[in-house]
Amino acid sequence: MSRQSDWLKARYAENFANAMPNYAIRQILLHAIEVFSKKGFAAAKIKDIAASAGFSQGYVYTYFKSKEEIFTQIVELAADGAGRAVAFAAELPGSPLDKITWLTEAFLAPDSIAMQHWRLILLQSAGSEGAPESAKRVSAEKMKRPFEHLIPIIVEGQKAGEIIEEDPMMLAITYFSTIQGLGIARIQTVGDLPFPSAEVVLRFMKKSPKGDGERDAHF
Amino acid sequence: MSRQSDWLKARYAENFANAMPNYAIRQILLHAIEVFSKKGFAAAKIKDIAASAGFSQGYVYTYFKSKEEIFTQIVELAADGAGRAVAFAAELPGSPLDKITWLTEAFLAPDSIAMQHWRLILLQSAGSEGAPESAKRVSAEKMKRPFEHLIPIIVEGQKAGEIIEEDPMMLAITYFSTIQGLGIARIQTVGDLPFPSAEVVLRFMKKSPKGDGERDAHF
DNA sequence: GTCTATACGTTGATAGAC
DNA sequence: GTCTATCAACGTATAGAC
Repeated sequence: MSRQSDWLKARYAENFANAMPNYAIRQILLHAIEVFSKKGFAAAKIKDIAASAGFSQGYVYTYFKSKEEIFTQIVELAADGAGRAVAFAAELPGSPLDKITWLTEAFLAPDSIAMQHWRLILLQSAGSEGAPESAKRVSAEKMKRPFEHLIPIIVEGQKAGEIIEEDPMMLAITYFSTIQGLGIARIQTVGDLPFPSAEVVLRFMKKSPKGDGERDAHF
Repeated sequence: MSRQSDWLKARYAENFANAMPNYAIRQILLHAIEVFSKKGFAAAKIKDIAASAGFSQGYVYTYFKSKEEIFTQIVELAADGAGRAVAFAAELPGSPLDKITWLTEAFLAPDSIAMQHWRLILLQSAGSEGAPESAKRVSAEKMKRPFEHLIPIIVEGQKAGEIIEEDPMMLAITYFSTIQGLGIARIQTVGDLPFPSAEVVLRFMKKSPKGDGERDAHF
């Protein structure tokens, strides 16, 4: 259903395994990502993470000094992952809009790891959770990457006449905000509410929407 | 700068004062909205709320049985507020797109109470915070209102040829997701990053973007 | 390598003083 | 009407057993 999502997952797992040679550490971090991204820093208990990873509560502290340390590491991993996804999109063949479309589909996939990452990064860089300072710093720093990679694509797209000629930074902010909003809606969505395609999501920055099936636009 | 925002604030304050005759209760709830919407349920401490409202920690329990009760009440207030904002927009004069534009500007105002509400409602309906069940129920129930009011506007807009002919529910979900994403970005934004205008935000559902200054669309 | 037991701090909630 | 003192529950982090 989503080759983008699969690619990201494979890439992510690969990078993850390389960076984290120890099995227990991998397990813990992996499940911590899930728990933290769902509950936020304060609500997530070490016991939850440990249980989810299949360990006892105390065992976690064999490898990690504190809850804060786990969270900060995860945020860093997440920020790197999100940055890499955008960087990869930038180097794909095709038009600028094709690249952004790929990226969008990767983000919007139902089980998207990229999305989980994004949620994590933003959950605390916000301070909108009682997140630790260290995590905020790491995130604020690494958050620049996705923008640095996306903005050139946008500029390219503007030159090619595919994207409207507004401030690229503003467009990038709008893009990531939308992605994030949809990601959050995804979690909330219990059932099977209709979700927008990448095509609809990207209309806000697309220059001339002719050819997408509009009828009697000026009857 | 934003008459929409002012209107909402006035309306909200009015309704709030009517519903909450007691000064201390008003103070506590008012500050609880701020603290909860910034930190989330688990990270927000009763002490924070009390201090912010100018009371001692214990005093809060003169009026409220529990932290959960405060949160649930706030979520209810927030959901009502958001619902009313959309309902009001629905009854404005002007084209459907005018109405949605008004609503969008109200949401996106820098100090928007509507936005604060929205964040609150969604923060927990998600379960994406360790929010209490009671709050989730209330929110899931009241969340329907904004959609019920927005969807007819969208349908109207489609009939008028202003809005693309996609599933109105999907468009509504996309709309609110975008609004929410931008609202979150707002908090994070320390400085003065460029933010999209309502016009840009609504392009994704607007039918024919001719007349918004596009040059050489088909050279 | 993994678990159990426990110490210590924090916080939600109560009771009683002023 | 508001605060201080305090209890009980919980969660983080540690120490030591298997």
